[in-house]
Amino acid sequence: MATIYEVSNLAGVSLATVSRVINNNTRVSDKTRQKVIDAMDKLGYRPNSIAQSLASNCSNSVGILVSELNGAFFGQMMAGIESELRAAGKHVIITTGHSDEEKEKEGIEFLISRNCDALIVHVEGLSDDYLIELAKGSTPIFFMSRTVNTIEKNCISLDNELGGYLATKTMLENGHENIAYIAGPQVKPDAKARFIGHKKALKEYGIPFDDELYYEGNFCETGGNDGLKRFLDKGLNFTSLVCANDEMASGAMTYAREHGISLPEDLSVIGFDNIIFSRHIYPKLTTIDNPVGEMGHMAAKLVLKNVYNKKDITVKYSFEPSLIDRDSVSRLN
Amino acid sequence: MATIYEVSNLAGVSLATVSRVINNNTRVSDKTRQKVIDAMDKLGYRPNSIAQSLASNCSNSVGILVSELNGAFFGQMMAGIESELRAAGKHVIITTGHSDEEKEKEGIEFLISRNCDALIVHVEGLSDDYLIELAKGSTPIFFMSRTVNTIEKNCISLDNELGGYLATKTMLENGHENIAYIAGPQVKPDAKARFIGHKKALKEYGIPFDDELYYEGNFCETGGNDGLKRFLDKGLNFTSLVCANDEMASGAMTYAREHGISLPEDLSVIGFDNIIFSRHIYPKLTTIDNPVGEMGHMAAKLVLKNVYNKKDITVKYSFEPSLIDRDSVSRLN
DNA sequence: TTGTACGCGTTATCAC
DNA sequence: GTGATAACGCGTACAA
Repeated sequence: MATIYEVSNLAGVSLATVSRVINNNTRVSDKTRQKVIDAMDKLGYRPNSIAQSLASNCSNSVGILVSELNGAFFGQMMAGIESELRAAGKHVIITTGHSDEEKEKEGIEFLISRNCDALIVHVEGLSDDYLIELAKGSTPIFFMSRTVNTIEKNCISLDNELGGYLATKTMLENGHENIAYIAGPQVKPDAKARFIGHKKALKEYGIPFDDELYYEGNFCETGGNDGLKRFLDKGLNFTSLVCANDEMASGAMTYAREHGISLPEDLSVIGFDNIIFSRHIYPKLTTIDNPVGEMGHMAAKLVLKNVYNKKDITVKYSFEPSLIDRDSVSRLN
Repeated sequence: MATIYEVSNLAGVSLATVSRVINNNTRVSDKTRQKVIDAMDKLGYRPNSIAQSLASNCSNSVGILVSELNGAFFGQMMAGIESELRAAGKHVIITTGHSDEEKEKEGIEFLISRNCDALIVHVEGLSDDYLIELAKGSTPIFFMSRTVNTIEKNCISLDNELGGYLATKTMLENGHENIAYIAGPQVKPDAKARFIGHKKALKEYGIPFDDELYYEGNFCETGGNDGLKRFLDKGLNFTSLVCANDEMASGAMTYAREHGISLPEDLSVIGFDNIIFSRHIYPKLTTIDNPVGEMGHMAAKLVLKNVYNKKDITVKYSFEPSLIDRDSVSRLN
């Protein structure tokens, strides 16, 4: 691979001049510039980005930490981040934390030691205190789907409480009063906020919260399955089911169908996140849209603005969920 | 951030010695080693991976090119690659090609210019000839889900023809003789091979291929939708539908249901790939498993073995699909 | 506008 | 076993 040195030789100019045309910061006469470009072409020269990084102390890479590489939710998030960054000539280094505190910590260490210029992470196991410490470090770090007090400017978040409220309100507006709820793990802030929204809607409509109609699931298909089974086994009376995410809604729907419950006639179901397959399942799932792709874009813009000093970028830290009305909720008369 | 120089100073040894304990290749006396380690601890020293890369001419990163970051198929693939590589202390730089020739080319250029030690790519737009040229370059490159003549050792592939054969054979064994087929874009080698497998199974059972019962889809939900519509509008007689991937199967199933066709009684459907949501849709989709996660692992192992000189790795270039028997195919009497 | 010279933080090749 | 010292390829004051 040709180096800047060989280019300078062939073009008959100095190293510095070649460097100048590569980065075109300083003015170079058109004539010399052309000579350099010709030489670069002839040699098939490509800048060594490693050397550039060392000399400029900027790796042009941003580290991403997600819980899983597969999974529709993270897929949309990564796609949003990558497309925005790629367009700016930056690249992403992606690693996983599997929602586990230790692995998340390790992943972040890994990314920092790789000299990323910034980090965009989605962590679920790490405590707020730890994140605050992290934010004090020399590597700028931004948190997806999370708000941490005192470092709000490093956070991109969804108004999960509003989402939870909207989901349950949808049921209420359709005449449902006996509403079962399958929550996400309450150690996760998202899950907690959604649940709060649920109770808020209930209260607004004057329906008391019934502990019997509550189940804490795991955000996976099995959680929906187990939750509905629990409600059914207890012989409870309910006409609708609100799930804290789409996976659990899908699990519950499968379980319902296997037990002779027709959807949505006998049971209305609503999910949360609007992940890709929610429109594939039957009946098409009514759910709450989580604009995670858009949030990914914004996280990337935040990095562009704060770390790479791009101007003219308007940022936004909080996003709002919205109802996606499909076929899984029926009107009760 | 402390450098190796400060460590050597504090420990009272030379730069070279510090470097030695970092990489522990050469023998260092326990006493000096301890001095160095103490100094590193005290300074909170972390090796600068950029500088290491420049000096050693090895970036410890491998570039990945996938068509999309979202999408279950690529999710599984990336997860397989990343976990294998991460365990070996390597990291992945991921970018996208969107199945477009130009973008794929650009993505690969991007990755190469980032000094990746190797590339693992899943390309659909680039020609075999181009890939052969690429393989001659100085950056080792491996191709996922593709076999290219003369560079078979750079390819990890699935026996798509076998998969296509299995899918159709499943229908035949269940007594179906009028089988409609929705193919993938025939410019894609995978889609082509699956179709060949389909015809092979037909031939084996003495059923002539009927051009009327063939539709070339786009590998997306809409392809399944449009294909089934076409068959139905023509008033054709068929009891089963083989789709070249799960997305199209899902689209077709949705369309069928919307038109009063009960599944699987009136129409049996089989997909291909066994992507996550195939077990979420109703009825649970019978499909052909595409072990893409495993293939990702193997691609990473290939890199580990060939590029990072890890021994004791047994490689395998070709993978076999298998039938996942669920509920979308009914037995015809 | 252009060239010189040094620095970025390591690894690697010699000597000792 | 350990220490100088030269690469690695490029950015950038500073000088010309």
